[in-house]
Amino acid sequence: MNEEIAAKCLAELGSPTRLAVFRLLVRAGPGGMVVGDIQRRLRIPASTLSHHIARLTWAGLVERRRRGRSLHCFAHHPMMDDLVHFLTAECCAGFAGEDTGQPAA
Amino acid sequence: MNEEIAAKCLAELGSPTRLAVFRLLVRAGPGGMVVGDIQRRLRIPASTLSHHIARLTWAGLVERRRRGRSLHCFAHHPMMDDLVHFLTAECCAGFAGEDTGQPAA
DNA sequence: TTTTTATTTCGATATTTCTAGAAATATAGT
DNA sequence: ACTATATTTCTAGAAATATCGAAATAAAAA
Repeated sequence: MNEEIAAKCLAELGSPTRLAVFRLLVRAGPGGMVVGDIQRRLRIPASTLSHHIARLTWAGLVERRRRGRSLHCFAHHPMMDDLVHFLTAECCAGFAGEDTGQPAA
Repeated sequence: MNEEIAAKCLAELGSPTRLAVFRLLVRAGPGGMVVGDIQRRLRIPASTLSHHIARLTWAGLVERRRRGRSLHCFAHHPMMDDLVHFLTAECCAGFAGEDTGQPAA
């Protein structure tokens, strides 16, 4: 994870709608969620939702797998873990290689 | 930290320029950095930089304090810590968020 | 008080993003 | 083949954002 990829992920998660979608998928666990279920849950038009899911997928935060007529979506945890690691390691108080006088979390 | 505030922070950090500014400030530590120093470091026009710093400040991620003619900028760590905590607690694999009545996995 | 330095605000343009309806595509069922 | 379901792609207008030069503001120095 470098700054460029981190910025991409942060930007995609920075949309309230997309953050809500991603949280839904995290909560859904390994079973994921079908696009239609997400749509009924969040009450947004299919085309709008498709747009947002496509962006999350493009950023590597979500995976899609077709099963029959439905598309199952999953949170792609490795990417999120890398992002959190990047933020913790390089954007927090206990920044590695810097003595801030504060205890590193 | 709720979803709305998290999305705001994520969106602001999602700009490559702003993420670079924020990382510079984190690295600068408690002494912070003067706007002019950031400008010389990142090589972007003053008005553009001012715009981005204003947005980071608006999101609560950066603090500004005037000292003489210069404005000193600091990373506001509590906000970033809250954001990382939010992501870890509610957007990662080991989700342990609030009870929504839905099975978590 | 005039000048110099530091930064912001204004204004204008270019670009991106959001939103959602309509049409298209993919798959399954009859 | 036809119909129904699930989702995407196309399209376009509205809103937000990025960029940066020029002018304005704030504070110190001369």
